[in-house]
Amino acid sequence: MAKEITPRAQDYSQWYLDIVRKAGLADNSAVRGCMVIKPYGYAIWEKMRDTLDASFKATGHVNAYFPLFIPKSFLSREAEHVEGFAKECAVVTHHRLKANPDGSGLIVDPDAKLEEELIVRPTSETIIWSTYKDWIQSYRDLPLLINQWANVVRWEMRTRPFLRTTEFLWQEGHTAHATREEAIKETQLIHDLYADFAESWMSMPVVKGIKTANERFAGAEDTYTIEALMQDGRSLQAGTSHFLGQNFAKAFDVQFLNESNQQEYVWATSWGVSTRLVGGLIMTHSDDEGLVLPPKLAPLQVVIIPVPKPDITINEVAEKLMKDLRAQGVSVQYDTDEKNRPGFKYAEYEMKGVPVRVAIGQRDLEKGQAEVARRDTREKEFVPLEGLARHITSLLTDIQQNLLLRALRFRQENTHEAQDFDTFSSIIEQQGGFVSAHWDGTTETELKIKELTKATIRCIPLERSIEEGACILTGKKSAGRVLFAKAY
RNA sequence: CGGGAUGUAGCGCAGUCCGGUAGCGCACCUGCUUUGGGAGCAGGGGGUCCCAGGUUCAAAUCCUGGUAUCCCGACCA
Repeated sequence: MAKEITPRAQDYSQWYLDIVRKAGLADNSAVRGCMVIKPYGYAIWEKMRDTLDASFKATGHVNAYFPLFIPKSFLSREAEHVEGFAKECAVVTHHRLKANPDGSGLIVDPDAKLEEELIVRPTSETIIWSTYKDWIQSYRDLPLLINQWANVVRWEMRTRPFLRTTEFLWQEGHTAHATREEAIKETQLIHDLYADFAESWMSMPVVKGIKTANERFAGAEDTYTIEALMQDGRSLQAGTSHFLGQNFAKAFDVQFLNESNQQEYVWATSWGVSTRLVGGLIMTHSDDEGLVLPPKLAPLQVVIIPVPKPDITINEVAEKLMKDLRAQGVSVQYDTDEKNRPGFKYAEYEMKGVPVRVAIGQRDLEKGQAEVARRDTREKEFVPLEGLARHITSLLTDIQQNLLLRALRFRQENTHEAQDFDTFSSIIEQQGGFVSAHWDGTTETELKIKELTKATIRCIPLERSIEEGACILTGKKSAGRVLFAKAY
């Protein structure tokens, strides 16, 4: 059962919050639903950001930056889009404060009311497309492949650090293309890129699929998603890539002259991943000792701890090990702080998820060895000093793989097929996890199932076998199974 | 926005029912002793008890009104 993964899982929510706090990732801010990302938490995000950024650039994208404020009228240009976001927007109505006449602090100056309200961007499609209108004239201006790293604000009713915060950091790519096919190809390219990042860097296996009409991005024709299964059996939408068709081009009148001198609307995509990935990372791998980080994203990969405290000979061995590891591009730190004892440090670095810990004491040196502990399995072994750095670099690779395999195994064990509704709802309720089941393809049925079980269709997997069947709710014809789960 | 709970030291909490010197654990500072898995002892510093008003000789405690946060639900690409 998914929920028994950790002893504290009866209160999974508390377990997660504890890790976020104790590992030094984030604090709650005084401002509702926002958070303060602490340096260590930010370091993880920076590693993700740098990696993704390099991938975007390698595929021809460039970075730009667009305004934080969106005039209210922009938002209403695309009908579905406005409906999707209107309920969660922060709105700027005034541009000035003044002293309260009664002497008690500041009040909003009524004379400074804005002619048109400004919306703090919940996403930037509208402001970007109003800009693209001026940038695109001819087919020679296409494709336009732009990404921006930014913060956005969505005034959700319920927040959770990293997973859903009022303000969050993300990247949003917005591209314009001359043809439908090219735009779809772009959407898929990014979808693949996200999936690869999740698996190769985060060791977080994902299911690639397409959203149903009901779950689709507001204003998109198709939303491609990567869905990851968390340890408590809930699904996390980890990244989406949208094929926007010509919806935004039409709403913002973005046309170009094609090679035969005819006006055409451009084809668009948008795609994004956010600091939510940090939350996914925590919930995929962590255990009751704290954070567990895949080596590729760990701000610190190896820590060396002198036991019980530094001395000349231990320092010498540690310095050499650091030099060897750094030569291999491994980040390593030697903790010579004498205020804390080794046991304290062990617990501390485990809480922070440092993948490998090396302990060196006189007893070890006499035997020409060091104690090497891996965070993922918490196993310890003695390794000869000769070749220690090589051992550690291969151990890091091993941990990276092991985490992915472990998460994959977990997902396999928590993915079930259901043939009928009773089985379906009992799995959803009692075990959680993914449930693969037949669905008749209608939004009505999807909503009904959600109402009855709280499970939603996470995606229509791209890789699914063609298998005719009967919808678990209505018994109507189904072309294939879709993936259900409770979601974050 | 509905239901429930909570705001007391940096963090976690007791004290509130039954009004009477502001407490505990962790963290922090000083000293000594320790040191192979979160050290021990002794001493010390730190508080608008969420805010405003009311009752009272006296309010963390009682009353009224605000406000913030958390949990459950609703909401959420």
